Amino acid sequence: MGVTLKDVAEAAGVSITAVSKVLHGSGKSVRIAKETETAIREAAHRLQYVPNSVARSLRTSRTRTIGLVFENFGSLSEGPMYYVLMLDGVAQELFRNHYRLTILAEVSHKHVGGALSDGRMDGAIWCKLPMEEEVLTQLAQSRIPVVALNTEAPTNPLLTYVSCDNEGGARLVVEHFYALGHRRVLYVMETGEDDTPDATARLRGFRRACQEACLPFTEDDIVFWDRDASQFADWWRSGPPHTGVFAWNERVAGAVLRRAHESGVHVPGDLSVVGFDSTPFCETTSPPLTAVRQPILEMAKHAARILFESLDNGPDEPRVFTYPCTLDVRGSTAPTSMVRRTRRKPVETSNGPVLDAERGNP
Amino acid sequence: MGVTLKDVAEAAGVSITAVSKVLHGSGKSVRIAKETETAIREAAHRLQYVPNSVARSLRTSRTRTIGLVFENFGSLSEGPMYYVLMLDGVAQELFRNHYRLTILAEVSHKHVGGALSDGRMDGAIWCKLPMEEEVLTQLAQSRIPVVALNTEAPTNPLLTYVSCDNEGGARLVVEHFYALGHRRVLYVMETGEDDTPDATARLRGFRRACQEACLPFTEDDIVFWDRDASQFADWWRSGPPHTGVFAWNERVAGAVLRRAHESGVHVPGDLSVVGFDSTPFCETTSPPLTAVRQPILEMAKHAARILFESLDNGPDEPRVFTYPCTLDVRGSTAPTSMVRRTRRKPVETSNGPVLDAERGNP
DNA sequence: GGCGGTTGATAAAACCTTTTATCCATCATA
DNA sequence: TATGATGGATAAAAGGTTTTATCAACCGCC
Repeated sequence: MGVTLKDVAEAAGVSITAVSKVLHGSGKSVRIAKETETAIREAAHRLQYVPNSVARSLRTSRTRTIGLVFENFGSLSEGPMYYVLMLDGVAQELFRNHYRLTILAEVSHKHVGGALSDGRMDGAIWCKLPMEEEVLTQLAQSRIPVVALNTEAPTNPLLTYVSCDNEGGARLVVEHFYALGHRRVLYVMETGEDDTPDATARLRGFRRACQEACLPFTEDDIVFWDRDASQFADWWRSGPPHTGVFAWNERVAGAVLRRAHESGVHVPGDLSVVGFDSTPFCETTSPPLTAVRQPILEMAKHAARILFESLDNGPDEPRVFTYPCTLDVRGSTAPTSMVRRTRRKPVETSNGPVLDAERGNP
Repeated sequence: MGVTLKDVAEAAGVSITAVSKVLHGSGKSVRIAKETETAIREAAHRLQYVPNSVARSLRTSRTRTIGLVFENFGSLSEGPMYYVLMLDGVAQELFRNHYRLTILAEVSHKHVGGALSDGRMDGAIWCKLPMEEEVLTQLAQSRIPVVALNTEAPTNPLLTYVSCDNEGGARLVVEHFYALGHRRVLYVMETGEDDTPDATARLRGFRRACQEACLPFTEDDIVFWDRDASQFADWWRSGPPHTGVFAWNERVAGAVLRRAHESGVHVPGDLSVVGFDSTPFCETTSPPLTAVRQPILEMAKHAARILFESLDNGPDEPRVFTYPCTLDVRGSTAPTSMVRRTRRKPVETSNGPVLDAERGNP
């Protein structure tokens, strides 16, 4: 079917070895005269020779391909944005280094090793690797290097992890609120997501930071956002003492924003709102959403670079790289001192949040 | 390095052929006794044999891998949403059929053929293929089947295209506006995007549908949205006759929405807004955005299925599949007759859009 | 004339699998 | 006793590349 080295060799009247040497520079004891070289190049060009990379990979056992494994790929477009960002970052770094990218999904936990060891890729990056001990040990023994690209990492890793500090991110939020004068902040969790590692880390960070700042924080300061947001509405009607809301992710934060808008509550005039995951979406809300940024793109690129490293220099000890989160301050947060000045129109609902910057202040 | 057929064969005391037959069922003239089979399976399991798919591909010249080519992959997370949807749809269909997916980017137009013909994939889907004749002819002669997954298609194709009817989508918008009583609609274009095939098709559809409905539409009914939205602001201040706005894409539509909100103009009470590309984003605006839906996910899956077809039954004649667009009606559009009733608060800007449902009505 | 060094090139093995052709028993049938 | 199936298994080629080992020829030099 395709044109092979042999075809080019025959056309140029030389051996396969000579063609291989000229076209790909391989074999150090092989020397070729200038004229022969041009003849070979001419023939290759004329026949439109394209090297068969499958054959090459078989010989060299290198594919210059990295596998990207998605634990529930399910639907990339409906899942959280950071999947896209992980893919994006990894892809950019890979392509920059002339590596190819292949995507794996739904890799059975029973056959983790097999899926990665069939010779099709030189290394793998596992996005959102679950932390089951059994899977991890299997992966650690894999024939190819594997890097986990997560948002949280186990304390005692068997694999190399690139992750970020959700707990620290949540602390930033508390600090931000505190600096703006807020003393009671509501934490909005999403139903069904509360036992993920990320969610627990964020809540932990929030709780601890509140303690350290001597801010009151009890279980009553947590509200769950479910399908019809009924709990949230209940809270809203109760005339709560909170002047700020921290939503565990940016979608929920956006929903809070809309909800506030519909109820005639002005953000940030009457209520400050912060979300987690600073994505392009945060720029599109009104007001734009203050949110914690996980440097996913950078993390993804780093994961790729770690892989290059182990491919070049052999395997390394498992390490954990933890990136700090930062806070992208936008328009949805404001100092409590400005509240009365920026409040432009009367609150339409009778039970809107009570502005009480002093209560709870030690 | 890895365990091979040979290792298993030795461990089981049989030939390579026997192992291959048992483990992969190949070779019809090969027969194996029950006991031998169990011995082989046992050995394979004990040694944790994983077949080398590179070697298999070399032999069979099938990789069960499809390449997805992105004309400017650049940055998936910053580009338009439909890239993600294309990837998502293709991936879903591929995985469902146990194909693998590999992503190519920045394939040089000089070496289109080479990049696809190196044996690494059985077929390719090209997202947003540019319509340069030269590239197309090269692709058409490619050794592997190629399908173009576009939003617009050339009239006389050399390749098989899956695309959708942007022009028809724009017409839907005009019909929707007309049915709601709107008689003057502003078309908002984005600077620097106006000569893409999609943009021209949408504008063409809009213009023609206006003509057919005897609605006035001149060059004055087009406004460009640039970085600081100054043209749009100018239009706004001019006290225009339009009661509706059609933004060429959903991001611009979202920006219009925010702009209106900031100016105290109520949507849809005072102004109806429609966007192009009904994405999850449209659910997050307030009000939710009425938008034209291109069935990208379906199109992507279809493209994959076409590829399966040609891989199974050999190449087919080039065809063009054009999907109709639909309109997702959400909260940003309302009948003009309801305008005065739903307008709840006074317009704050002095030069807001004049509500003039009758003017221009034949 | 023998030896070492250099240039130019090739043969052949290896990578691992698939698959056809072949072989050897054994058993039944004419 | 040939003949022919049939069951059970293997040898070997092919697929396209990389790479080592080898070879032939030539030159210069002691």
